[in-house]
Amino acid sequence: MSKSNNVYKDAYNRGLRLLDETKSLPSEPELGALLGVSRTTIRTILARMEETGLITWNKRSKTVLRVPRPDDFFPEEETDTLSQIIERSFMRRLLAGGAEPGMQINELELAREIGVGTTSVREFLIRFSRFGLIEKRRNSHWVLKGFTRAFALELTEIREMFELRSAAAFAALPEDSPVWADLDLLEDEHRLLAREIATRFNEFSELDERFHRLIHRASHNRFIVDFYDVIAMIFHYHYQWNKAQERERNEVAVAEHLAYIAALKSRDPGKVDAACRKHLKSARHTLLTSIPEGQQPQRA
Amino acid sequence: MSKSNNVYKDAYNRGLRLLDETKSLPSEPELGALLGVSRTTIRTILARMEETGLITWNKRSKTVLRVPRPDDFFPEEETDTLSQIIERSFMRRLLAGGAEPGMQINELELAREIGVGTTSVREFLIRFSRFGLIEKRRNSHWVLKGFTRAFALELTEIREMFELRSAAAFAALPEDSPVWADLDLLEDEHRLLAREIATRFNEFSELDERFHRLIHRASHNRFIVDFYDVIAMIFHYHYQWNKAQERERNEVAVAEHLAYIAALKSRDPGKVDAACRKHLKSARHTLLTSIPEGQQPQRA
DNA sequence: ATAATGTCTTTTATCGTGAAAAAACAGTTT
DNA sequence: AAACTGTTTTTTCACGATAAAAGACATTAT
Repeated sequence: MSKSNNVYKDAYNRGLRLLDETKSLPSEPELGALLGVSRTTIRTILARMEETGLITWNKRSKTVLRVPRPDDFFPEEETDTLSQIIERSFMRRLLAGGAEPGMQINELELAREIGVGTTSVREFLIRFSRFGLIEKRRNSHWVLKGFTRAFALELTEIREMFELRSAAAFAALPEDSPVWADLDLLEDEHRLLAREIATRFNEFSELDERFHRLIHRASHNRFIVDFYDVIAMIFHYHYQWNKAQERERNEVAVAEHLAYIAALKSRDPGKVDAACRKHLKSARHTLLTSIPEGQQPQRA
Repeated sequence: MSKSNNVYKDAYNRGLRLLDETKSLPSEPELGALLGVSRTTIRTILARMEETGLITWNKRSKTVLRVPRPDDFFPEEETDTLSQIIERSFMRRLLAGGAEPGMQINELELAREIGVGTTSVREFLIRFSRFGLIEKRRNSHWVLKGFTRAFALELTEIREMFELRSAAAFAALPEDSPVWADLDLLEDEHRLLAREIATRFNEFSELDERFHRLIHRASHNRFIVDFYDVIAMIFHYHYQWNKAQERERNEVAVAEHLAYIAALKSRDPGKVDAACRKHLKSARHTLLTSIPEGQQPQRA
């Protein structure tokens, strides 16, 4: 099987959406830049679009013949990266319960179960290890440290340290920095979401991530920025499995964000610190209450 | 070639040193625990020891016949892990100059140059990426961010944040914690080294690492503990290439450590903070002055 | 002359394979 | 029966091979 063509399929799907808007497509390099793939992939896409009668293609002219139908798209699941597939599979096992701290992780078994090669699983585990949930025994298996209360506490400790520092750096940014415009846009989105929170509460987590990443970026420190990946990963998966009081939680968080944004705009260090602390405190509380108690890490 | 037997060779060499001390070797499981390898490897080792006339081996009896000679040992370079080999090779290129920020890293070329498979190089790069010196372009090459002044500043910023916190946590540890005994031992080693600094100054970096790791461990936070890997890596390689005023630097650092240790033992938060800050300041200064100026990161 | 397209080359992503090493199981010895 | 040794099975580590995707070079169109 060697390598799936998910890059092509995903780009193709995204390319279909362009057909709604124009009567003719731009040049190959331009399309490549637009979809974030190489010309090689673009040409494969164009070839198929021609084949399925979506466009005519002759050198520079790429005329749209018809609007894409739902069945023109490749199925969603065929557009996923292998590492996304492995990650999802792995996280499901991890969060589905029965994953006790101290448990061994078997590369071969994982690979067989997911139906992929061991190399991909190995690479995934190496990449994943920086999240601090697993650990490698030299020349031997991986050990699951587990999504425990201790993990959550250690994670939030760093998060709070980093975010307080980033928020302070943010507030100290000069007036003419482009981040203030970004912040204004995010503020608008927050207000909109707040108004329609009853129906759109599940859109919060995406907004949450963008907001916090913007703040962390103000630190101008790659270690701080990168650390947000850990937080994002945890939030992403954990809240997929813990929907309790999601609406209420998010409603509170949106309000806290708005207060936080106001504090940042005031550029008053004291206010920023207070608003940031308040939000982080409730975020920690939310995370901690959602962790099943009693899971205690095993002795090594 | 598939897989080198470096685990066996390294364990064999370490096993040879046991022959100096005893007239007969312990049981297979015991040897395995001692050398940190499986029984399978132990049996391979014993088989060779018998073959080369070092011991007689019959079931439980493993009698030492003679003391090992220098040529009984496997050559040092055959005992290295593949990832150690790749790491060394990669760091040499990175520090040897000509490695401009923004430069592309080619897996295939690296693999060919080092004479290993691409898989091993890929895995190394993934593992190495957490140090923040390289970055992956999705579906494409890696980009070297480079060992720049910015890197050093970002690194030290986090280091200072983490170490101040760890030092405070350390000082707050109860009297009966075993760390105080560890600290006493380290203090003795520091005093010894201080006395013979003129000749043994190059032994400092190993002691330095042990000292700081002990402190970081007091944080009880895996992210803080793990971050010391980044620092250790940088120090390890960077100082191999920058020996300027090594003796003076280390002499100063030993003195600062002793003051730092005294502060910890006083358990006075103010003193700890001051001593820690002083040492971190000079550590940062040392690192910064050793970075060649003018290396500016490229635009993305 | 610039920027596109057409073609060819190189690199990355992934798998299957096989040896090294670990782990599990079975049989012995004290 | 506890702990060892002998044997077999499983897993990890590393490679070469191959399709997907990127990138480089040559050619053509505006």
